[in-house]
Amino acid sequence: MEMSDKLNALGAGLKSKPFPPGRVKIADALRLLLEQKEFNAITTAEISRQAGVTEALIYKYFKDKRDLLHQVLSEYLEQYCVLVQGDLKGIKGALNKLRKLIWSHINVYATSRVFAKILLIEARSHNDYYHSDTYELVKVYSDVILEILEEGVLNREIRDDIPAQLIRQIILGSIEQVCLTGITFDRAIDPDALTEDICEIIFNGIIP
Amino acid sequence: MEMSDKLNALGAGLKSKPFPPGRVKIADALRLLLEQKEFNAITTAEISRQAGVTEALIYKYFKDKRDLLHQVLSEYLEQYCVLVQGDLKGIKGALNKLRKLIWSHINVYATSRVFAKILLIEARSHNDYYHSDTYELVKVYSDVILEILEEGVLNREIRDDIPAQLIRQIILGSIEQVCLTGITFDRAIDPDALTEDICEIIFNGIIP
DNA sequence: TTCATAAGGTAAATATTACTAACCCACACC
DNA sequence: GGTGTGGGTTAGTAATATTTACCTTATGAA
Repeated sequence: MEMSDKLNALGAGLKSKPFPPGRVKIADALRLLLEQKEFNAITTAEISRQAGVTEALIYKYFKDKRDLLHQVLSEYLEQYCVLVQGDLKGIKGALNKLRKLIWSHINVYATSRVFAKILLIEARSHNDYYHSDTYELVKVYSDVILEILEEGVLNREIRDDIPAQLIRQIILGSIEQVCLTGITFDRAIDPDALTEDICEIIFNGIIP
Repeated sequence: MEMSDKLNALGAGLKSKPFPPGRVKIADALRLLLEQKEFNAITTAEISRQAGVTEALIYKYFKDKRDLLHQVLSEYLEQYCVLVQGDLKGIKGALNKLRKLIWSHINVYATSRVFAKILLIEARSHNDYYHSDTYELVKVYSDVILEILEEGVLNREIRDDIPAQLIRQIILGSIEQVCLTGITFDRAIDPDALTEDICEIIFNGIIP
């Protein structure tokens, strides 16, 4: 399957170089601070204080304050990609894969809210995100969904008269909207219930 | 219909006070600048220069730089609410209303991209948006959708075993995701085609 | 042994930027 | 005829992201 290959390729680059302690401390500090406030309200001074290093060190390891954000997001994404790779293993049928993927997606947002906040709120508000390497990771994940959908069309599990890209957007849009409210209002997110309902609606809409 | 009432109430507050020229110039300036770059990259100096007033005047009329953003958003929202009010007039049936509303929603994003940018990207990235008066407007609009859905449940047009709030989120999520990519990549947005496909999928999912 | 070079980290300065305090002017209205 | 008051400006100020130059240790090649 091409899909697993792609995610595998991602996972491969994971264990390359051990980051220097300062870099780790800075990334940790940002993650911690993001639990309390939004990115723009976090100052470099605060980050360095929390990390126990000097402000200038941030700029040794990161081009920007935003580059720091992107790299932290990147780490989350890589973890999530290997996770999905495992989750999808051994599942037969496009709709079954889709259901599992939707569950995993909602579940990771429910579990790791900082990840969700960065991806859903902070990243998109600056154009350079869409030119970053990090965004390429998202595209790979996004392609995986597309491939599942195309597999479904071939298997006659999914109708072929609506562009797969649009179906993907509707799926992603639904997931993200549902989670976004949970995230911003600090409400619980129930992956099982949400997956159930989302699939119930969308699957009825996309079966032939 | 309660729905029209609510939107009417909004429209009523529209023609209250004529804004002083400086205030208008500042709001215009921000709208113009938002076509070119994102909010955080726009400086108060830039806004005042573009408006032909001094920087301090911004703070006579607006609490914050973000308050300026919220008020500009507010103006867009009010306009959109009266527009929807007209669009929905005389349409019978929940699904028909829903289709029209989806079209109007997509269409306004397609037409006025600055509005879309603010609402979809800039506003959500700061928590105080959710405590602002502007957000109350969004909630009113959001309630209108809910009422249409509930009407549909009563008419047996829409299934009753999935929470209306969730259906609303899926509808809004789909619309926003679809438009968001169009906005961020400056691609064309085709309201007719998108409405057609979105309704085709979601309606199949929500009919009994 | 020695010397270069690089990696990890710091101290101190700087240019921008959002925001404020104090002031000016004109016109309406008792 | 003063007296606000609405619309506007001048001239700051404190924070903040980012830069420049520097220090220290350790590795490794000659």
